[in-house]
Amino acid sequence: MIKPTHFTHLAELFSALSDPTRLRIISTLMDCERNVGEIALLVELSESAVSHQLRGLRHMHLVRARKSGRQVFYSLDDDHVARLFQLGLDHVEHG
Amino acid sequence: MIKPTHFTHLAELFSALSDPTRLRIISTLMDCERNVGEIALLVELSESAVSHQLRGLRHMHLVRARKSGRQVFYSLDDDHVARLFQLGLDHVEHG
DNA sequence: ATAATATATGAATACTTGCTCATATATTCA
DNA sequence: TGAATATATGAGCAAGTATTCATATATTAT
Repeated sequence: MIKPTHFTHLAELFSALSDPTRLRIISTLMDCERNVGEIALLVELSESAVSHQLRGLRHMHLVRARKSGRQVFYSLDDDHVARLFQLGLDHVEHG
Repeated sequence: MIKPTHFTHLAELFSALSDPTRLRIISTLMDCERNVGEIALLVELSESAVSHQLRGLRHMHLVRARKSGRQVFYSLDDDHVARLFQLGLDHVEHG
């Protein structure tokens, strides 16, 4: 049986993936880690907006931060993220 | 490469899974189909609220409707749904 | 120290979302 | 036909969200 709190946490997890911007951010991290400025360039959004989103993703343990000098490099936190992304993409592509 | 529209569609898919109520609805359909009234009882919500949510889930092809007399039986549309649910649960449980 | 760079954060705002309530449609039964 | 049942839908509202702008913190270089 599924615990009541699990539904909440599961919803929060999927919420973290429920926005095109965040998905684009995640997709920039599929192969390698990147710093905030790089990500902002790639997704064509302000660094502030990206930083706000990264905060949420970090909080949900979808990405991990590594500080190096004055830059912060982000990477996917575990393989569940990439797998969820890919499984969702399968559904979208040949659904 | 991932098409720009795919990010939108993927976000819509995860949005459909981003609410505890909808996840609870989906979990009632894991093993068998159920009609709206049944689902409403199980998730302890009004039939109207459930019907509204089912509309969205149907629209996203996460559930399928089968009409029988004056009842409408819902079931999961394809196995991606259950797999996404389970993969998400894995992340939540031992993340 | 001061300036410059990289990121983070708080407040404000426009937009979205989930519910309730009232009402509409569809099907069965008398 | 008319009443009862099952579901669907539209409007409206309260709560949540994504962005922008201004500002704060942290690190490096001069």
